[in-house]
Amino acid sequence: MTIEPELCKVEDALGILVGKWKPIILLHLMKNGTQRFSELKRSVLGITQKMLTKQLRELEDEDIIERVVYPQVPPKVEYSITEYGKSLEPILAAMHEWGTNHTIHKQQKLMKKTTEQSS
Amino acid sequence: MTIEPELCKVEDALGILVGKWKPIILLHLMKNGTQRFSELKRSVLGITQKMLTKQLRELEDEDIIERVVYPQVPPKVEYSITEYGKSLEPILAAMHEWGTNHTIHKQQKLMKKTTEQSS
DNA sequence: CCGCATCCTAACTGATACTG
DNA sequence: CAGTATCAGTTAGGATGCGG
Repeated sequence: MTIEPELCKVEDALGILVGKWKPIILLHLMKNGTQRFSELKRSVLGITQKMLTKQLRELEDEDIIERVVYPQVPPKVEYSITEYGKSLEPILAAMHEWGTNHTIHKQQKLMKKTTEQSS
Repeated sequence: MTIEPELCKVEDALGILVGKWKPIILLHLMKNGTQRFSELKRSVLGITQKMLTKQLRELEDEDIIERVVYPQVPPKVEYSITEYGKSLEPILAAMHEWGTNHTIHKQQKLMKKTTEQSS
C-alpha cells in the first residue's frame, strides 16, 4: 500500500463517518431508501431530534444525502442517499466486515486470558 | 450490500481509527516498519508526548500495534504493526482513496458555486 | 528517553421546552 | 411534523511539569 502520511486523506473520509449516529443513519437510508424524518427518528433508536437534525445536515453538506422538503402542512421532509453518497457503501461494508471479525478477535483474546487465570 | 443496521459493526472499526492522530500513526508504522517512540514523535508533526502515548496505548489494547520495551538506560521502546493490524491496511487504503476523491468533489462544488455567483 | 499526572478549554452530546 | 433554542453534562485534546 504505502500511503504517504503527509498526503493522507484518510481523515477526510473519517470525518464524514464520525458522529455517534452517522453510520447507522446511512445504513438505514441505504437499506430502506428514501425516508421521512420521523421514520428515521423511529428507526435510529435512542437518537434525539436535535442530534438527528444535526447529523443529517452534516451529511447533506457533504453531498452524501439529499433533503427534499414538501411545502405542506403538516411538513414533510424526505432524506435519501445521493448517487455520490453510494460510493461510501463499499467502505461501510469493509468496515462492517472488519468490525465483525474484530468482535470475534476480542472475544477470543478475553477467553484466553480467562483460561490462563483459572489455571 | 444491505447491512442490518441493528447488527452494525461499523462503529467498532470506526472506534479504532478515530482519534486525531491514529490514522497517521498507523500509516507511519505501516510505511516505515518498527519505530521508536521518539522517531514517531518526530514523524507525527505537532503531536504531544501525552497524545502519542495515549493513542499508542489504545491501538495496543486493540492488538493493532505491538509495544516492545528494552529494559535499559536510557529507555528504548519500539512500536510496530501486528500481523492482525495489517488487516486494517485495505480499509485505510480505501478511505484514503475515497478521501482523495472527496477533496476533488468539494473543490468542484465550490468552483461551481463561485461561477454561479459571478454570473 | 519515555511516560505519567494535573489542569484547562473547546467540542460533542443529551434532556427538555418551544415554534411554524 | 420537523425543526430550533437553551442549558447542562461528558469527553477529547492540549500545555505543562515531574519521575524512573
